[in-house]
Amino acid sequence: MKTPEELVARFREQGYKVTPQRQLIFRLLNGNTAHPTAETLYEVAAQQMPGISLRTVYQTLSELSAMGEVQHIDLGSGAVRFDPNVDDHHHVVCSTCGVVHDVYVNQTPLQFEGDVEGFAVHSTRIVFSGECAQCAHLSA
Amino acid sequence: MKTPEELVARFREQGYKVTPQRQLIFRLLNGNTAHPTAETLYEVAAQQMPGISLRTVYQTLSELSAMGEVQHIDLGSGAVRFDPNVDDHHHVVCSTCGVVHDVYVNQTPLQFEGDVEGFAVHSTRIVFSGECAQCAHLSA
DNA sequence: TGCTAATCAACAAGTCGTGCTAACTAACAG
DNA sequence: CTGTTAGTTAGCACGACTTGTTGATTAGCA
Repeated sequence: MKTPEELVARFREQGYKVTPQRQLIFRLLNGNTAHPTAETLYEVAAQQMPGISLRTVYQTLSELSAMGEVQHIDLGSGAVRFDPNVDDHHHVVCSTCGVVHDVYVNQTPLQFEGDVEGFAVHSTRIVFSGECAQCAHLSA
Repeated sequence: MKTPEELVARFREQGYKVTPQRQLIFRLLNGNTAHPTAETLYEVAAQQMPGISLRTVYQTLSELSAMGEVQHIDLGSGAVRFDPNVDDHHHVVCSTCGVVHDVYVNQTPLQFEGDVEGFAVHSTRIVFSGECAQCAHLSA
């Protein structure tokens, strides 16, 4: 993801106003590897800016997503998560605690076979599920 | 997926009753490559058995899923889809028409790198998105 | 035959996300 | 500095998807 300063510039370019709410969200996302949902991001934001609305968080995340500045990841576990890492990467998910980490897979593009002719692949999403080291340790 | 007859046997083993509704769903799923949602399966079922309830379809699908007889696939496109193919396979999805096909990837297990130590991978899900041949043809 | 699970209808609730309105605030251009 | 206009907020609602509940009826299976 771009730095908060770069995002400010991009927003201005697009004719969007640079509000304190948006700047706060830029800062909270910058370097964030927690893959937060809109809700969890809202909770953190509200601590620093009481009165900010969940609606605004949703909206700013949608804008960032539409601009390609954050990735929109849906792990089928309820809420959509946001990832400021927009590299071509994938995810590992602990099925016990739900933690998500970014990983890189170098074999892509992958070859597949099946009853699919002439399909043009635009993107590939890989999700590894299992148990993280912490959870394995706790259950042992 | 097992044949309807095998599923009948498995249900009886588990102490579940073999009702006409369940048998209908077994038949509708057998060899089904359409990756239906509960809703679409319900619509087809209702044609053959007016009066069957959506609730029952949901419940039977949950039972089959819990028994490992169908796969539960969430492509983040609204409703969950069900796949009677429980092989170790993956999916291609047309972003235009939404059609889903099963594919096999032979490079699994995949290697990944990232800031993840000691993670035990139990399963890998790969989703290829793009445009199917029909949609490519129509838009050309 | 009888116990009990299954089904059904009808209604509700929960989660996630968005739409709408109306009023207030504030960013940015001039 | 001022005015325009976008943004924010609260509050309410809805929509999609899925599950819970209740109470009555049906029917599978021992």
